[in-house]
Amino acid sequence: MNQSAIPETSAATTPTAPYLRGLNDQQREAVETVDGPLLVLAGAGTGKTRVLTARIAHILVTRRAWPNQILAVTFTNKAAREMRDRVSRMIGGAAEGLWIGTFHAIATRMLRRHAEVVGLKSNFTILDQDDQIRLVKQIIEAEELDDKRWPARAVHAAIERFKDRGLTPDRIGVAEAGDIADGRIGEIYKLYQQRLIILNAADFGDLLLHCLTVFTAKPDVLAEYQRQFHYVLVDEYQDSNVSQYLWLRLLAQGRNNICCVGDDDQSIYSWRGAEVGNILRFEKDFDGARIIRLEQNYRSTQQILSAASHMIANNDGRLGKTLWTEAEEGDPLEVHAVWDGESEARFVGNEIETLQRSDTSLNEIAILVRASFQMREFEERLITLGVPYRVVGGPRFYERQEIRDAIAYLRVIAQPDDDLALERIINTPRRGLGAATIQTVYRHARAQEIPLYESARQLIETDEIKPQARSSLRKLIEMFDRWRFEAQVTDHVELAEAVLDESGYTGMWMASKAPDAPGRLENLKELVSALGEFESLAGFLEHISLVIDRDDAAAGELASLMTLHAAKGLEFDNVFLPGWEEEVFPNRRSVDDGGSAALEEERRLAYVGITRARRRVWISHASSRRVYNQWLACAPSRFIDELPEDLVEHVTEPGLSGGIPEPGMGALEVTWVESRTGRGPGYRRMKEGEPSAGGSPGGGEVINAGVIAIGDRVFHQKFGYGTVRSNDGGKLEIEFEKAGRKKVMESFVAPA
DNA sequence: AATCCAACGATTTTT
DNA sequence: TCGTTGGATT
Repeated sequence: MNQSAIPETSAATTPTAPYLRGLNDQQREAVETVDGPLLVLAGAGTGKTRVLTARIAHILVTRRAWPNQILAVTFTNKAAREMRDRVSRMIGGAAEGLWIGTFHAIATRMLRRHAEVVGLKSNFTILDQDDQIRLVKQIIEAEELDDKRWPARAVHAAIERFKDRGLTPDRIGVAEAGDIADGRIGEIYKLYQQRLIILNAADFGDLLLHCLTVFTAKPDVLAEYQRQFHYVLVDEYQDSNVSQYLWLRLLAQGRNNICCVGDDDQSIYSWRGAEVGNILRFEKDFDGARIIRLEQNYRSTQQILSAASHMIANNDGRLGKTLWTEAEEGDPLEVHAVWDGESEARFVGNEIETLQRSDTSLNEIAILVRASFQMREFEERLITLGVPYRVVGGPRFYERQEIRDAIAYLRVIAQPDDDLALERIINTPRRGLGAATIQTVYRHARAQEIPLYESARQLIETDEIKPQARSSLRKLIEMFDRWRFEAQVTDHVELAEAVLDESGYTGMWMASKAPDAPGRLENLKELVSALGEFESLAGFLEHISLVIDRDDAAAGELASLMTLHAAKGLEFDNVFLPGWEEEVFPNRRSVDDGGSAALEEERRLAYVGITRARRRVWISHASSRRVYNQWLACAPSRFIDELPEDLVEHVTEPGLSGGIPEPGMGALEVTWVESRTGRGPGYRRMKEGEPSAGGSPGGGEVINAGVIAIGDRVFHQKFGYGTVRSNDGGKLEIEFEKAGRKKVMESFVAPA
């Protein structure tokens, strides 16, 4: 990261290896403590990637191990790539044999070698999320489960969580099952696994779970890996789940040289099965473990760092760190109270324009939201202002419809048993094979216990299917037979082009008038060129679902818009954190079914958000927000209250609680209109503690407290006149004459 | 088989 | 409100 400013201290006395230069004492200790289990607790911005890479370099340079004796696992391909690049830059070239990759990629590599142990062939397909859910859906239908009550997504999620916890179907008892799928989740899970084996396919969880099965069933295989890997390194350990932990522990058991790097305060994926307990329990899990804390932060100003540390201290069950920095004090965090979402977007837009005028690069500006539905307003505003931006995250390349369709064709060629792939494209483009025909093919396949493809092949020799559909199906089967033959003699890139062309798939998009059709054709071209980077079709398919990245190729000056989750690991000079309101952030759904543990995770998310910033942070909260169709009054997030007052500057939009004008006066209306059109006097700043009218914008003080009673006729700036129906501690429910029934905060209405 | 409406539901998503 | 989805309609 940004450690160029670190003074070199220790280098003067002893000759220092280049990869050790510029490391602080703790970092250096973490690099040089290579034997035995080690947990590196690396706070935000403390240079953990640097430590990991230097450690690998150190092991190699000191000849403790050969490259292929080092296993380094990450969660993302990006992190793996970055680690590999940095190691090879440090030592030059020899990064070749290193086992650096994601948990899933490395597990896959192992599993392909021993696939037969779990009943798979080594060319098994890795299904993506979409295929997985479709498969679950088919099982739910076959089992006549109520798919309204138990949607495939939810059932699939439950199965995923079991897999995250290392639980195979036979381990699902009553306690684990609960009432999921009417208590039949164990059965469903089992059927799902059986289907996967028949399809010669695995889902993401299987990659690790099957590995565990292999290790248990074949101790000699495990022993071989244990002998091979002298050193094991793990990035982002706080995000590991139980099955990953079991996998690591087995692999590391041989030499017991395992180094996990992570930060319990940045654990934000528990809902995906990540187990914070893994990092909290490290010392118990690994005998004789050492813990080294990296506490010097090289990223943020003192004020940002202190504010974040102060807030995260509200969490229980932390390992605890004291981050410090030599950086300048910097500016206080700005907390802005705004009227509503639109006004918030306008405010952020204005600030970005101001930053631009002072020559701030757009690349150093990020807007981090809790949930993606918050993005729209910002996008609209940035477009209006003509500020170029990118949305980070979002649908990945291979998740796009056209890419998945194209890959499905290739999958059917490479693996005729891949029912899910055939099903996907059997009538895409339209070739007159409707539901009735497909049903027939299915029924036959089930009855004969054969794959769909084989079923189709048999049926075209019979009169089961109407003549038109039959000839259409015959053509398709013949095409696939031909492509499969050509696959053996022609180059796979050429083959792919021919397939897309001859199947009519490209033609379908060329004929399409949809506005995104040209883009999709572009994507198909990109897919074909990506194919060229692999040796063979099989090689491509083996990796496709694991390593095809999002296309964040977008170069140039762009502001970034993303979720807080997507922001982990990134940093920016200027960070906007909008939507800090109760219900939104902390997110209500999360807290509702996760309780205090979930609240703590939300707080960690807030911590991640603040610590992304190097120089400046703007937090904002709106007083009312339109959620779906209705206006909701919003209280400022409790996380705002948890920021130390002396590090925060509160700024209030005109017309907000800083000074509600006399009831019935036009003043509110005037300032509101001015601020709406953007020509207003600007935002009034008030430092907290300064004498000013009204209460603290962060505190959510109720201005009209006690003044309004049920049955009163009131006036609201946006909704007009109405009658108060109920009052829940300042939250009024009002029957408006024009706008209907709304919930608003008491402070926004005046007696009429 | 395609099209049209009503009903529904709507965090976060490394692989 | 908006986008998706499934049922009913033609």
